[in-house]
Amino acid sequence: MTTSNELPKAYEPTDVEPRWYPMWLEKGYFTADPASTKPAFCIVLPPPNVTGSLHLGHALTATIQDILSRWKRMSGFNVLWLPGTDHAGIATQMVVERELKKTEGKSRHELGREEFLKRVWAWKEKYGARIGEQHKFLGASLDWSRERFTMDPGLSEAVKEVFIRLYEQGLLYRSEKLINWCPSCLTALSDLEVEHEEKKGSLWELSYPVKDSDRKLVVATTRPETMLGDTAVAIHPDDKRYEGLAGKTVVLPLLGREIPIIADAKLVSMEFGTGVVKVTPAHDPNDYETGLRHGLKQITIFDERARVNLNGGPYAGLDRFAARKKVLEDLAAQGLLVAEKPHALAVGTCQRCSTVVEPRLSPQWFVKAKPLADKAVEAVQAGRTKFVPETWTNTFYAWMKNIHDWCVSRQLWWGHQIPAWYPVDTSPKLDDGSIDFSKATPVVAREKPGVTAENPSGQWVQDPDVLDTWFSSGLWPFSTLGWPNQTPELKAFYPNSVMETGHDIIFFWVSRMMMMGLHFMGDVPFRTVYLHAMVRDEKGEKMSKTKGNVIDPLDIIRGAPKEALPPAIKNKFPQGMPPMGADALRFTLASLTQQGRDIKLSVDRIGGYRAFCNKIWNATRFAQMNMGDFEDDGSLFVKERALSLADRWILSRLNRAVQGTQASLAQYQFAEAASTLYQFLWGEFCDWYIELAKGALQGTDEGAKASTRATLAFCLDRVMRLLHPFMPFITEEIWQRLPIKRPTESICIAPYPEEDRRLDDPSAEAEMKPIIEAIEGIRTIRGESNLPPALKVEAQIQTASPQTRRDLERWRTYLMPLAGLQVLTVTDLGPKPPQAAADFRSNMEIYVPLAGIVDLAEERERLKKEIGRAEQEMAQIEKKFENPNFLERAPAEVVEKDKSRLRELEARKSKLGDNLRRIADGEVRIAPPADGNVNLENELKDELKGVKVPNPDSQVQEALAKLREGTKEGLSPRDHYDLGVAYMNMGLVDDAVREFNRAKDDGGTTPEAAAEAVAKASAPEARPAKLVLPKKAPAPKPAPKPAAKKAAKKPAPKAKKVAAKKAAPKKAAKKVAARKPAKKAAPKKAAKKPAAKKAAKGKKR
RNA sequence: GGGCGGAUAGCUCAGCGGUAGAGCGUCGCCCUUACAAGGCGAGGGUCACAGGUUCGAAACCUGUUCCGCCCACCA
Repeated sequence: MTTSNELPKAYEPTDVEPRWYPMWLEKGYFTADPASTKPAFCIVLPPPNVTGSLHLGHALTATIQDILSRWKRMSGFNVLWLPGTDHAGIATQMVVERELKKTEGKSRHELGREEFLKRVWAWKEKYGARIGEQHKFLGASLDWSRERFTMDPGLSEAVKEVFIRLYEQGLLYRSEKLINWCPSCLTALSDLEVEHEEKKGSLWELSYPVKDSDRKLVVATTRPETMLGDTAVAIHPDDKRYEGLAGKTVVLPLLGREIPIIADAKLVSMEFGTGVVKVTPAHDPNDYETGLRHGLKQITIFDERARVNLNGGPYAGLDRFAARKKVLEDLAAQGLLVAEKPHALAVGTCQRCSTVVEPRLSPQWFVKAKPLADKAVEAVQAGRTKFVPETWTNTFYAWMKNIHDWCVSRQLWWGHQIPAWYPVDTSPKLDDGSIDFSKATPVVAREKPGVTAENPSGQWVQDPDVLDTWFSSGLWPFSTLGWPNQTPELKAFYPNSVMETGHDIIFFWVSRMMMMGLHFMGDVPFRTVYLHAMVRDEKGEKMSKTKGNVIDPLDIIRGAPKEALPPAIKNKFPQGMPPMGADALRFTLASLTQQGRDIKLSVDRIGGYRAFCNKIWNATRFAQMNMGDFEDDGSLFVKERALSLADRWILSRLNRAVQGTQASLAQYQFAEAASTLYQFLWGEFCDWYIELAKGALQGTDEGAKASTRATLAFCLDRVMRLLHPFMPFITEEIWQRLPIKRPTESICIAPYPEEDRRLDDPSAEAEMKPIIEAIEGIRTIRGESNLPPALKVEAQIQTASPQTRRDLERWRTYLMPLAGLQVLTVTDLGPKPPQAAADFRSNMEIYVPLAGIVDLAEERERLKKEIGRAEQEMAQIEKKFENPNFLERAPAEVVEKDKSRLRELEARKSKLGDNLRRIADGEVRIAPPADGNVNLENELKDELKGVKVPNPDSQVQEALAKLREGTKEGLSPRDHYDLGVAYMNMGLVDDAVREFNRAKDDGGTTPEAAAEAVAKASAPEARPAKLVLPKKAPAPKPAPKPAAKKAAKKPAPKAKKVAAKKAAPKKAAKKVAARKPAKKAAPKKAAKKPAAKKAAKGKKR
């Protein structure tokens, strides 16, 4: 597994990712052991439709569940993540039917049930494997040895058992009721399978003559054609307009039937329409109920395809919409169409085929949902199952508390056929001699019954209907574990630990699992339901085939040519989709999973995390290139290894990252965990630690080298493990290559990092702070002045804090390379360098002399801007202080915090102002000695106590090195002077100046002599010539096209550039730049005065 | 009709009582031997609107406007 050869420079997911899954499988890491003594953790994969293909929503499901599974597995759990597929009754049947029509031009009826089912099975065999493949590409750590399919023999057994037990318990029954019927799919649908679409329609007013009277009742209806099935008209009992009409009859137009006028307060609202409602019990749910209340006849006027039947008299044979047109025409001709008003209404459509659903009276099987739902609600209320995010709890309650009986029979062929049998001998027959299922009485049984008294021939016909596909899905948490058999798996893994799925199927699936699980297992099916958001495209639109924005996860993982991409995103990728890798896709999905918010997936974002992979890869490359003969002896803690500050710091930060990741995962905060890891790896490990480590790795101190190598290896080991659940492939690849002692042969089963107190190091973090701040301060100055990175400059840091001075001195080896310094001077507060750019952070004053390097005008502008900012913030705080209530009522620490912040700002502002003046005037000001302030003397004496005197010249470097490492070797005051001279001779100006100052402070020389020496050392002539570089001229402004710009940049040799800088006129540009901030500054100053405050208010920054 | 989310930088989103944040994109300087899929720096915000609570509101409350989703048998 381990390959010692060097890593390629760029990370190629397609080279790395395919290597690992087969190995993981072969080793059986994902195979759960029901006999294990470890604590169990179980998730069952929401089974995708067997003939489907995974989309990004599935990828999100797989990612989250894999993160949980891998995390738990590494944390010592016996993990079962169980894969499977759903037969998806109606969806699959339709797919195969469509295919059959296309390829053979046949309908399923022409083929016959048996032959058709063979085709579906063949289809399933052919395409079912694709889902497995996609999951493997995603890295999903599923236990394939336990893969299930809802129509496996075992699961079918469970379905049958459940059906029969429910029937026996009176919780399942057969009845003729008004159900949702799809006239195109020719099957019943449950309420949930009907989608409501707001459509523009009309409200027609039809006139019905009252029998034996001149009066006419005007009814309002959105479906005039159903008048053919009217069996009453209804008015409100309190409606004065129609007083006395109840009990009379009207003559139904067109058909001439006489129907009663009834009074019904429930059906009729006086305010709506005309206050008169036509009642069609066989074709409208409200009318159906009304009909039951009043004992009305139910006249069915449509056949199964929603064509008018013989009850429709002259309209028989017409489609429902044609019938509507004709009915309206005929009514209009008779003057009975009173009005047509526009009216918006919600039309129920078939979830599968979008055909308008027709309410239809038909015998179906129903599950009595209420008793089951009540138990489920109780369980959630008792906290036995928790919803995450919590907000879904109420959604769940709302639906469960108002649940209707569940129509579970479907007039389909693909699915679990209902275990009910009709006696051939005694069942009523249709004209063609077949059994009339609508009138016959079935026997529910596990197997076909034999000869009975009622059916002496022993011939039985099974109910041709199949069960709703969600019926079997509802059993998934236990049917997959072997129920009704009492298997070890069932014992070990029920209840499941977590159910993780999209919130769109909370009713379809989650609630059914809750009901079935509680009823048949006596316990909730899972302890936690984590409901993730929906994945949408970049515009926030639902992914759908018709919109052409469905992306195959494999196309992102492996890349895809332009032609293969969906139309909606094709044009974004003229070169096709580059391979992003599963790790990048997974990390993106995890990063965007914010609880309760839909995910708008942008491909750019994936690219960003692909870059992150590359970053990790190259950090590893760096480590590998610098490991030398490092061998992990596990001594990071065992021996007293002398860790450097950077080592201690990064280990402390690592521990924070471990804590953060663990905490976030425990709360299902995947985005937060991902962000913690990203920030640590890139923002701390790569940006700071690796940079800081370079010194030690390239130096000659073998001890420092060893500790740095050990720290590098340690961090990479831990952070790869930490990251593994999110990015399984790259972490395995890197982990295998690290020169560490691996506790396991794969990272999949390596222990997940846990908080380690020994790594916490607050003092290291505190010590690093000024170093980082100083580097950032100098970088800011450099950036603002556009100094090229290669140009080394000098910097002076002044601080009143002896501690900070010590730290900065001690770690100047960190500071100098990272800040691009040639010279660094650290002193107490004192004379400020003239003509220097400045930055003030915490307790530090950072100066970078820029005279002769750049034009200082820009620096002046920057200072003004900074002053403006400080003033603005000060104004805000001052305003608070003007409010007496604030001082009285706000907590003391808040007030104190603001006060100290204000002091800070004031100091900052005055320092900025001072420096601005120095630059503006070219004035060299010697700051007066800080009265009674700390001086270096005792500090130095302390530090240099008993120091042995080295002689200048050759020994200076060595002595210096020791000094910097804090070695307690002494120098006498006079030696400092000598050292200073030596430094000067060597051209180390800052060191010379410092030594002269120390000599003076310690009485090693007279102040006059020291001052002279300092002046000499600081003189421009003493500076190394290469420091002096003319400021680069601003680039010619009419910007060329980016490509041209870049090309033009490259060949320009340095000398030429410099010459150009000199020649270019820059004054004009500068002036323009100078004006802008000046304008800004003016109102800010005014803002300090109370009167002007209001005007300035509102704008915060 | 009922319910649930959302509205914060150009984009995607964190923050959920005490100095407005990140990533991407933009701009500037750089191919500095881990990484140009990169480094360093900068700019960018009446936190949808209006009230209220509070010493203090992006955050809490009320209302409004948009956007999204779910549920619903008002003809």
